[in-house]
Amino acid sequence: MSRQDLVSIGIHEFNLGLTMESGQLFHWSKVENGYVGLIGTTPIYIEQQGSALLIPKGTEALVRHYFSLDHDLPKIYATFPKDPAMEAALGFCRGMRLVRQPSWECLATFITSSMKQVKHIEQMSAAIRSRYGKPVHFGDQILFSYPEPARLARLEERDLRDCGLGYRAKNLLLTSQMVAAGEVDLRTVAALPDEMALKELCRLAGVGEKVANCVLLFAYERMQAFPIDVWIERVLRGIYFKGKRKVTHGRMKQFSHEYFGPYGGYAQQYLFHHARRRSKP
DNA sequence: CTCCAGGTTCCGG
DNA sequence: CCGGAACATGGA
Repeated sequence: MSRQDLVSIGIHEFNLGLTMESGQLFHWSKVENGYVGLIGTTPIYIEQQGSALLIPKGTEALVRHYFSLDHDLPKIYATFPKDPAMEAALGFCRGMRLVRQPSWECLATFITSSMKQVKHIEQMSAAIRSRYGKPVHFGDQILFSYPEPARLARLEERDLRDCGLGYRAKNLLLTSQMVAAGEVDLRTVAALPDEMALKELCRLAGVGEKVANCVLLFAYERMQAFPIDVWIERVLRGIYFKGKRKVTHGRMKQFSHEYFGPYGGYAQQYLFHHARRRSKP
């Protein structure tokens, strides 16, 4: 890949760095002035230059779709509640977009995410890809696609534990087998309404409400999905339920759904990233 | 060494 | 519906 093979496309209201570091994606590597990684099986170098993006020729449509450059952010921001915490998160995260990830790699990666720091999730993803994914040559380096369900389905639990998954190994193995066997069809999920899609995903091993919501949000364009993890729970308890005792999970769920509106997923992602970035500079 | 991380599952009130 | 405990691993 040489500079001549790159083209520049115009963008509006997009911050690549924020989006890459936001905890949605776990396989991109930072290089020079940009990032290298795969969109599905297509190798990509991407670099932001102000209001333009430098990307490989021929990947324009793919990149626009993956990074949801069609999302109308001003319209989305207009639906955010007007409170100090939300304003602060918006001020910090403006331009961050929810990505449209391939459903399987999003699902599989978030199964491995439970009780793990982002850094660890990246390490597990890299191990799984390099051992069981398909090599894709890109310039002088080799990238690895995320292995298909059928590939992981015929591994031993031991193999995945060797990738650092711990108890998550059994969950990923079982889920791979269920998906490979067609017991849950990830394409069919796309056609289901939110509640049914959530229930369908929760049939998979190691997939509870939080992981399912992440998949709905980061792979199925369900922008109302509101994953509640330890960070968001902290924000809700510390700001929106400040001083209240007995704040149950059910109550937080109900509040989030009502308070953050039709683009609650965007609000959630902004609150998440802001909280995480300000506790650890 | 201790603490905690983008949770899920199972079990007893 | 709710709270607790077990479950592995590695970085801070």
